[in-house]
Amino acid sequence: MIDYHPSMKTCADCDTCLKVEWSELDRGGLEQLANSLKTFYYQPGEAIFNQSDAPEGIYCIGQGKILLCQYDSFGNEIGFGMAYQGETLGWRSFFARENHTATALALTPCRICLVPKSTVHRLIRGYPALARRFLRTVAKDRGPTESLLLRNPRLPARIRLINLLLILCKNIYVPNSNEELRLSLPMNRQQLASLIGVRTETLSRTIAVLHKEGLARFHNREVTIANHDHLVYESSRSKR
Amino acid sequence: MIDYHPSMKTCADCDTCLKVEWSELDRGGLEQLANSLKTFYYQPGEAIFNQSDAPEGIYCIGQGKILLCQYDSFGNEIGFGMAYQGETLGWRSFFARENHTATALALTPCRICLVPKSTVHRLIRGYPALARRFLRTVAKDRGPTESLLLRNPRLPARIRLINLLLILCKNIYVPNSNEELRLSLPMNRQQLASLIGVRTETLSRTIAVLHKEGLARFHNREVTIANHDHLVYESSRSKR
DNA sequence: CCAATAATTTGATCCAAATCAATGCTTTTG
DNA sequence: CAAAAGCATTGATTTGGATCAAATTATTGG
Repeated sequence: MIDYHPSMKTCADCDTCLKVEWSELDRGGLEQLANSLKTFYYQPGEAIFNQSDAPEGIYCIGQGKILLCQYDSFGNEIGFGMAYQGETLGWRSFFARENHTATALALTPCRICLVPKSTVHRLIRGYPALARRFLRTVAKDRGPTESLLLRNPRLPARIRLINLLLILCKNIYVPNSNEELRLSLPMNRQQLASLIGVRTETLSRTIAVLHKEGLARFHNREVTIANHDHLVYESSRSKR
Repeated sequence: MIDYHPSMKTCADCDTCLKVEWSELDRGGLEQLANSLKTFYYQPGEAIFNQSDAPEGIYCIGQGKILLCQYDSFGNEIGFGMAYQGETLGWRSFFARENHTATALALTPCRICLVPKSTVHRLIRGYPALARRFLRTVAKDRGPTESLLLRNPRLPARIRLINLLLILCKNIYVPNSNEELRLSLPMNRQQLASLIGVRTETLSRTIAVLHKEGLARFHNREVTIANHDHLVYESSRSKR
């Protein structure tokens, strides 16, 4: 259920959004942005947008973690990426002028601002630097690269899980790689399994393997990584 | 080996390039383009650019077919996409301001124009419409979507091969879906296998299966597809 | 055109992950 | 707070694709 808070209509309250692509705007542009923004709140499991929906604009994640997924013909959820606080969302289908090819699911409670498409169009035309900045965002998208690490059928499930852990680690600050690392998984086993393209049973067994090897200890949604470098090393020496 | 032909320095000789993103330019912009263009010819197997190279600019495929691939730590080639005549190449790393994360290999004899980075930068700044057009190109990239069809570990090799054939079909004109379709594969079995993430032996056996089923007949690099709709149907009813 | 070499297919076996089935844990919720 | 429901793990078995080995078919070079 979508909860609309008119009180949160200005970007001044939302420092995150100012740090992303919109930082290319001047005072006038930011005002247009703030005046047209709509802020929504989502609970875990709610969709920000759905596969085959027409894009409504560009979303800006003020708070929360998001899973990008598709549904196959049997209704199975297939995760293929994540998005975090301080990132923009929904630009691919918006700029491609196509309907969404993915669903964006809130994994944690989220605060998300929608910049309506009319505003984005106006700003993109009025501020060439904004277009160039988005060009960089879209080009920098690490989805395709990650997919080779997470969904490559030639890599064993163990390596794919290690790669997923490493990618999730990248999104939390690591003060000292020698000390133990705690990671709070924002998703259930089904979603975790779908990200690396295995069944939940296989994920369970693979988790048990990493546990026995002392590489990572899973307890419910908490993961403790004894040594980050060990994981990196294991990932690199995958068999042909 | 790269063969430089100074005689082919104007875009007037190359109608393809005018049909892509550069069509947003006016006479002045096209002149800048033509004056800085460098045309190169490649033989099958030659690299247009290599993984970890710094981008030199944006490439424009005047003629030929290209394989985008990565090399793993064992030197195995892993194909993950293709590019065709009339498409631009190398924009991802260029706009992301990163070194190339992929290698582009000529599969057929290719004529390719390089627009040097200084020119691209100047044109992108001088022609905001060009930036917006590239934004659309980058966003429209079907790589990530295709990867879910071709490299999804949850799909059996047979379905992945069917999906690859369907994608290759999209790039040739299909006058009548009822009549027999001929497809000339521009690559060897190793490359074909790497695109769907299987070994060549498995590819051979899967080809034999499609043959027995009457879905597709392979003979060397020629494929005959009896009925395109049958392939589409088979692709859609993949098991969970 | 034929030998040499490389690419591809076929055969036999093995193994990682899927599947099917049952049990143990967490959350819900009445 | 306990029963129910959903989620997660473990066990037994099957299977699709990998692997290793050998045969066959293309391609290349003399």
